Amino acid sequence: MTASAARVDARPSLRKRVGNGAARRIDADEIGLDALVGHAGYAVRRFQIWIFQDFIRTLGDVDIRPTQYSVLTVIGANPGLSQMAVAKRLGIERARLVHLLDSLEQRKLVKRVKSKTDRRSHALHLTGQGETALAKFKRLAAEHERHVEAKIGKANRERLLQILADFT
Amino acid sequence: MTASAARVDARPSLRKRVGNGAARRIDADEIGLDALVGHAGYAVRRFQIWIFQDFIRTLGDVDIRPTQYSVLTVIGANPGLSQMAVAKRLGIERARLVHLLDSLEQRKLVKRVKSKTDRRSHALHLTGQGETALAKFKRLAAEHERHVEAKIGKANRERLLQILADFT
DNA sequence: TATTGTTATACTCTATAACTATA
DNA sequence: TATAGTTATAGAGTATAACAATA
Repeated sequence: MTASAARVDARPSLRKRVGNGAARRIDADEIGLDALVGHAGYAVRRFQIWIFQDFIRTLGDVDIRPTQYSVLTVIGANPGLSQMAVAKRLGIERARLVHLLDSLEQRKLVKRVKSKTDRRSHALHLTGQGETALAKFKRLAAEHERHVEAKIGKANRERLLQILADFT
Repeated sequence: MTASAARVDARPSLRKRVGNGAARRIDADEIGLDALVGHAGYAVRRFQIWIFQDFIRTLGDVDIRPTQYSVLTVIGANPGLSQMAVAKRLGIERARLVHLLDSLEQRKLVKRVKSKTDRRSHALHLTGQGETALAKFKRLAAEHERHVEAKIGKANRERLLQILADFT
């Protein structure tokens, strides 16, 4: 099934051959997606990119990206967690979490404390500065969330959260 | 991310201090996500990762990844498109599309044809082999889509596609 | 001057493997 | 032996900038 919807609006245009060599301007969304329209993954990926871009923009002044925010939030809510615990909970590779924490520790938002019960592991805590900063990040993240709501609608956003509740 | 997250029962456990130094085993999902549960972006990202992993696994035998599939599908449905047109339609950087097409052209799935109307640009077409291969890829992608349906439910998948219809 | 395809660089993220110090 | 943290590498993917050929 070819989904070649010929809509008309002011989108980026391209040259298209018509008949024997003539060219006319066509809209980018005249290009049919064909089978892609039936794939949830395609729409989900495009949506995820939009969300992350808005998040990064909204928290641009404080220079916090989605993954950093998720790490800070989980440590803030569960002080003393090990790196393995955070990595597993958020689905981050433990090797990658090392670098994320290096950066957050340099910024004095997080501290690694030697665990007394297992000397291989670190207990992760927010610094005082980290607590204050996270409160601000959360306010900005809530602002971002309102952008999402404005984009897809309040009811749709809530339905989406319900549908995807298992993926947390 | 955890490619083998579909494991049953064997949830990763961690040590947690209780009272004055004692430790008990806790499940990773005892760790609270706090503010993250209210963020659509978090669930969408986790879901998107799950979908891509299933897609990559399901099309593993033919070695086709989601982006390659989207490029092939759009070229197949719109023969003669320029690289710029494909890049803009799918939200891929044109510099990145160059490498994607290099790979697909080496595999004899796609061919670049010099455009006669604009000698700067290439008209993209599937090869005969590419047409045959894409038909197979689409069958496998449909199988993947049934996995998605099994994961979140038929009605939820359809609702999701409706909610995200603008992000295509 | 602007655009198409290309090359190049840098940074993020994912996926591994191996090393160390502990357990 | 196994695990926690670390280091290293390779490959996707994203974001830019610059260049040659062409419009």
